[in-house]
Amino acid sequence: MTKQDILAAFHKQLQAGGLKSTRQRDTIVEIFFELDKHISVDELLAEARQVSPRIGYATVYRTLKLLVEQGFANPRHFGDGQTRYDPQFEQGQHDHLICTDCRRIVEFEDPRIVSLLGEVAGAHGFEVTRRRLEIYASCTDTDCPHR
Amino acid sequence: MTKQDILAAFHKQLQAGGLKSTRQRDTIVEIFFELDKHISVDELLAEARQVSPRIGYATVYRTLKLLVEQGFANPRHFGDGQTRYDPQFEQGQHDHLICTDCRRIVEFEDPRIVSLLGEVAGAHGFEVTRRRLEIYASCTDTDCPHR
DNA sequence: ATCTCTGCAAACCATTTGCAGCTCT
DNA sequence: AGAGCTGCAAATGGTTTGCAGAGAT
Repeated sequence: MTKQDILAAFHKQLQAGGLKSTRQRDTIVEIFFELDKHISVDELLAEARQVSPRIGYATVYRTLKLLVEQGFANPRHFGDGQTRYDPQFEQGQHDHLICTDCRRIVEFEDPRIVSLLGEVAGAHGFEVTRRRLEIYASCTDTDCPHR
Repeated sequence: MTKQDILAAFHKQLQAGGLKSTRQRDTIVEIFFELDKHISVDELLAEARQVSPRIGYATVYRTLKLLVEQGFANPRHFGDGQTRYDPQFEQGQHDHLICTDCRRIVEFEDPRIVSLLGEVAGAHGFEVTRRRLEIYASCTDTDCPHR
């Protein structure tokens, strides 16, 4: 799915729920998928205000809530007190490696994880809906402050 | 490690850091390891007050912070707005299955997960410190409100 | 025209902090 | 005695909500 497809799907979902498309929502959604990173509300608001200076926090929060409900965004807590969101382009989920020293975040995806988790959940009588897997680790970057 | 061992280790760690053992801290720590579940601050405070009615929120928060720093407790966010903590009896980590319908939380441990994650992290140049794995799924309990 | 949205400010709520007095070593 | 700790209440900070006016269908 491209950004355009997502915007269209987002509009469709809004309509299906009797909700409305607005300039602010579109601005926020476009920026969210353009930046495509683990963004905080503050960061997203700052970017959105470069397009529409009068956008407020509430609108960003409300729009992100819609995106999460519709499955286009995932909220994450990486331990720095604020919620971060990352876009969901496809149905496949990715996981995260977070460097405990430099806080760098790396996304990865490995099909073996999906199948192993499905198996483990099944053994406990569960059917997987979604997962949250974060591996906290020290990276080997030469510019990581740890080394 | 038994609860007694942990209390002793906790005292030792306190001493090492020039901190003090107090009745309140002991009360909180004992209850925390006795209940042994994913407890919220409110729940822990309520229990602690049955022993020492004048214990305040701040003391519970401060004690949990100590436990987390010392590796005896892990903070978790399961999506209901508050932080929950679970005790760390051993060095082995467990993971969680959370029913998206009835919110039941099941702990599990599977050595295959540890080795797979170690391998995946290594492939990206990371060395695992700890992980957070939550599988959101629907359970097959007959009393789960979903069915 | 109607019903939803927006922006603002106030409200909320979990968590943290300042302080005076108390407790541990 | 001296340093850290407690309980209280106030402060903080991220997130949510009420409301009057603006915008979408």
